[in-house]
Amino acid sequence: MSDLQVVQIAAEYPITPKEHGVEFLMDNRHLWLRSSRQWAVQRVRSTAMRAMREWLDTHGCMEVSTPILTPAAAEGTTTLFPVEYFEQQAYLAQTGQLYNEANIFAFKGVYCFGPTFRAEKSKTRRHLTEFWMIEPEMAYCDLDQLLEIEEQFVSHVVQTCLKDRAVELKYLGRELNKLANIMPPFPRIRYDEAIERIKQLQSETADLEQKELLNIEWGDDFGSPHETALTQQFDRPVFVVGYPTAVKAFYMEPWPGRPEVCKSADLLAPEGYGEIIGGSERMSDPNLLIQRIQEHGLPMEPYQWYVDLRKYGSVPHSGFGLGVERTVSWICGLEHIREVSPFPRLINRLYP
RNA sequence: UCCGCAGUAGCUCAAUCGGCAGAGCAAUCGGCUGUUAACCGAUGGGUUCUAGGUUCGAGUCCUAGCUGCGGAGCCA
Repeated sequence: MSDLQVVQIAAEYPITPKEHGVEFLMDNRHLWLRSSRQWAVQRVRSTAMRAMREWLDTHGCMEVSTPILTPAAAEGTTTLFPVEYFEQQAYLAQTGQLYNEANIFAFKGVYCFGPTFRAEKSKTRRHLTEFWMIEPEMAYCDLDQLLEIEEQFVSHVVQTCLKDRAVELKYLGRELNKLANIMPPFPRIRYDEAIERIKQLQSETADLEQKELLNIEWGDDFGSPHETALTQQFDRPVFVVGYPTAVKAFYMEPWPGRPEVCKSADLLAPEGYGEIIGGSERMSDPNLLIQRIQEHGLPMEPYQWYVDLRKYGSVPHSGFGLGVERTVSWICGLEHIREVSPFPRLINRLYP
């Protein structure tokens, strides 16, 4: 050091080297962000986001922005934030997927990357009401090809963080060897098989509470305890393929010869971090699409343009959405997703 | 919405069976000091989340509510 100049005499700093409670730290998020842990997490987040764009930009996808103010929901209307839009009702977007399905017919491979909003009253370590999602969508891509893209994409993101942010990850106490494992291929198990595995685990456990939590029948969607139990069997993310049509969104292609199952795949992160990707091959038949929209009790008018996509020249296509905060939370080995967002929005948290 | 836990000084917490509400850190003042979460002494600091109730007496027990935390459901 050769020179010292006082820029400002700071007031008493609220955050001391002592332990603090969650509520206090969150109230002081604007200052908490300066501390080493938070600094490290944001650096990893930034690198992860860069790596996501990097991989897609060099693998046939271009970034296209999709709207945040939208007239209708993609997946039901219960979890949307309504906003006044002059004389109309609008909603904050919870996905850009439907718009990306329009984009691929102009650009072949696209992705959107931005905040999404879900008014779910979830109070868990895996949920935010505002989170960032990257959603690639590819023409001439079936489910098998989609899974290959996903495993390469996720591996690239993890390996880039490991290479460029080793100092930060070490500071966070992350076990780097667990991240080094994250390379393709990822195991693929069918939904039917996953149910069998969970039932097996349920019969093996002596813990009565756990036994109760693992209760499941074919046709049920997985809860968090199921995902955690299932992923503990693997050292890398695992694909669960072919969910029941009834528990998934309306736009997924039926499984050939098995209409009760759809060509969907979720990617579950290891170590209990849960679902980081939801993806599927999209439905191609316009008549079946109309039928599904009606079955889901959705109004027809807002989806007219979406049905049009199948009428005026369509090809097999697939896409997925990856939750940035969940992924970074897993990479950093954090206990709670709220530290991944610089200014997290939670069910009871809108400040600062 | 449901289940569980918690709410005491600016922060983190203690208070035995229901019996005078305390400590550390921070602050203020003084001292000491090549420190790096410094040290020594002194001082100030409280609607014990709110509203009721039980009791001679409630931080402590009961009822309702509020807020937060953890989890479930829902989802990325």
